[in-house]
Amino acid sequence: MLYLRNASEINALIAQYTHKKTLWVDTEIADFNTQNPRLSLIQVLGDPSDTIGRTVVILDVIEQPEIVENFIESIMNNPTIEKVFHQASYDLKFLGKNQAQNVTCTLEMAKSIPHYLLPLPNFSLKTLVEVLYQINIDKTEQTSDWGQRPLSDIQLNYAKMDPVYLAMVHHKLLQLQAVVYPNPETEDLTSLAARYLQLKQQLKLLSSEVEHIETRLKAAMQTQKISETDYLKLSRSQRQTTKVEFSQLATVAQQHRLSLNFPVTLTQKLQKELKEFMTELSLQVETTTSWRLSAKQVENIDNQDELDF
DNA sequence: ATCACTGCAGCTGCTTAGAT
DNA sequence: ATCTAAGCAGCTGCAGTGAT
Repeated sequence: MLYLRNASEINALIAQYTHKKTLWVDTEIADFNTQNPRLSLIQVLGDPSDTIGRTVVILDVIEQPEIVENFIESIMNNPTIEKVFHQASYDLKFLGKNQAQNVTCTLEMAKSIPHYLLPLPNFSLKTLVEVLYQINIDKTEQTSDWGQRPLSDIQLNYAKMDPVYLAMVHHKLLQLQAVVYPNPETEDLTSLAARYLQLKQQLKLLSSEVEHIETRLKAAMQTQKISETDYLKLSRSQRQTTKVEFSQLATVAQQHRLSLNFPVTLTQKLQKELKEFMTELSLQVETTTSWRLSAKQVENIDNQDELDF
C-alpha cells in the first residue's frame, strides 16, 4: 500500500494512472454529517488480481483542491479510463459530478441482477462481499473521523481494503451479468418455456393465497383494533383527486386567457362522441408497440397433431 | 356490440437505502 | 445528520384481446 500526502508525488501518480484501462476507486469523506463535507482520501486500485491491497494507492487530498481538480480532469473526465465505484453517485459529488466519463457503479450492477439469482438483504458493499465471497468484513471505521491527521493505522488499513473489495465484487457481478443476459439467438426455447409455465402455475397458487391472507389480516387487524404487531404494521392513507367538468374548465380558461397548452388523450369513447368534428382537430397520433406472451390451452395430444405449421 | 381479463402506465403518499 | 433516488402500496384509467 502506498500512502501519499505530497502534492507532486500524487500528481506524478495521477499522470501514471492515466494509461490504465480500468481503475477501482473509493473515497473517504470528512465531516460527512455536516453542511460542509470535505473529501479526505481517494483510494485507487489498478490491479484487480491484488486481493490484499498491496498495490492500492491512498491519495491524501484533504484541503488540497488543486490535486482533486487534477484527478478529476486527468482521470474522471477521461473517457478512455473506466472508473468503478460502489454507489458512484455519492463519490461523484466530490469527483466531477455529471462531467465524469466512463463510470461503472457496482450498486447499479447488483440491482440489475434479478433477486432470485442474487438474494440480498441490502446492496451495501459489505453485504455484497459477504454474499459473493462468504467472508466477513469490518466496516466500523466507515464512520470514523476522516478529518483528523494523522490517520490511524486502522483507518488506513480500512481505506486500503475498500477498493480491493470493490474489484472483487465487480468481478463477480460481471460474471453474473453474463448469465443474466444471454444471447437471444441461442436461447433454448423449449426449456425456457417449460420453466416459465411451471413458474406461472406456482405463481397463480401462491398469489391467490397471499391475497387471501392479506385480506384476512387487514380485516382482523381492523376489527381487533390492532395497528401494529411484531412483524406487521397496518396504516391508512387517504387521497384526494380534484375534478371539474371539462366544459367549465374550457370556459374559465378562455375567459381568463389561460395558456393551458398540453395534449389531452382522446379515448375511444371521446372519439366516438366527436365523430365528424375529428377532422377539425389537429391530432397527434402516437403509436406504441407491445408484445404479449400467453399460454396456449392444449387439450390433448390429438389436437396437437392437427395443428398445421 | 359487449364483457371480462390482462398489461401497461401514471399518480399520491410514504418508506427505504446507500454513502460518509 | 443529510441528501437523493428509488421503491412500494394502493389506486385509477386506457387499450387490446378473445369469447360470446
